[in-house]
Amino acid sequence: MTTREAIRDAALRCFAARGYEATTMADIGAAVGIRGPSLYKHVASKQELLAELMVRTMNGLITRHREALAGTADPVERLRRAVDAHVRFHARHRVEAFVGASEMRSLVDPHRTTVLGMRAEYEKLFRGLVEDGVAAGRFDVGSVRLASYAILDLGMGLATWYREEGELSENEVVWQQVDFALRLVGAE
Amino acid sequence: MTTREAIRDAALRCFAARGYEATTMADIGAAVGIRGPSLYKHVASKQELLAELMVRTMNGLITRHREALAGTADPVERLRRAVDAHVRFHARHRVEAFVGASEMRSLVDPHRTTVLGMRAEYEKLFRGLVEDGVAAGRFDVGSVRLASYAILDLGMGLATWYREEGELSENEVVWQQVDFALRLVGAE
DNA sequence: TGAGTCGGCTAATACTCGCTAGCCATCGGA
DNA sequence: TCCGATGGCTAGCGAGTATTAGCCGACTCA
Repeated sequence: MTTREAIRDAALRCFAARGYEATTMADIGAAVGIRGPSLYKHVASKQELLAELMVRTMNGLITRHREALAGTADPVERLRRAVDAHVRFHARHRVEAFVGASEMRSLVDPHRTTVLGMRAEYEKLFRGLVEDGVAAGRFDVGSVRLASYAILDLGMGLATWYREEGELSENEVVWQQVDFALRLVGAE
Repeated sequence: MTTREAIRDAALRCFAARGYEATTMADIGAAVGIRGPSLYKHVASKQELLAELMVRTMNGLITRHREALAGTADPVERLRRAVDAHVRFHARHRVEAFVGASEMRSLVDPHRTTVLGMRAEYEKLFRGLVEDGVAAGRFDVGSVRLASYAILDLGMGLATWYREEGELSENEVVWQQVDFALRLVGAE
């Protein structure tokens, strides 16, 4: 692991634990064993660290989504796979997801606009999946928008309460949430 | 409205918009038309403001929950009413809910322990409702814990995306989410 | 009228933080 | 062996922060 990667990881943990504003460059430095000012040999600024973390997280999420859907046409199966990827990503990257959700406020332009755009795009992808299912007569929902928000919220909630060491395995949580999502849209 | 109430409201709006750490006492003062130091004639500290906001929010949530359940024995109807109260509270107090969810990190003891306890209590109430429904054979869920987290997350998500001026009325959103929750636990 | 309280103000205290400057040890390659 | 790059370090700048001290006008009430 390069020093730069170690710094990114340390920043992620600090931002998650204390928040972006409350985290000092000295904190991040201490987490990788160097002094605060030495960080500037590797990164341009604290803000750049946050931006990189958030863009990476959204990229990862969207990439997993695309991979999960590749080559599947059935609306129910597509939603199943999308929710699986969504929930699994939030289970495996809960710290990233937590920072992504809670530190939007601290992200300033131009990266702010970029990340907001990526989030909007991701939401639209889910809305499309629900719409397709409704159009095919496989789902039954009152509001497509509310249903897709609900599904997204299900997964994002993991960032708060999921723990790897918990009593439920990753697969148990993922499959259970996939089931919730399919029930929610009244699949079949 | 007393000055103290105006200050609490202003602090709430500032914390929601900029976050606790990024909000200065001067910001809060400006929002009520006085200077930062003058706030200390009405409140003890910035931390006390945050604590009061968070405790009030949790108190409100738990109170609405109790009121909603009073005098109802049927498990399905109890969950329906609890989710209605939960979602309605998050719709009507989305700013409070947003701060409550995102500023836990900035809350320090002793208030931190108090609020965490209240949250745990609230979660337990929902877990109990789901358990009762399962015990009565009215619900069908793989994991009581996951189902109650899912229901709670549904409502908390509103804090992020709900807007009073949106195309959907409060009742439409609430009823839709109640329906989602009941589907989720496989009611009937 | 005069004492006391209320609630504003400015000035100042005692930090803290992001970031820059500039120094120096180490080390790979010519 | 020397040279330049790399990546640490300390010192310090400039800006900003919560909070306190202490002043003063306005209002209440005896």
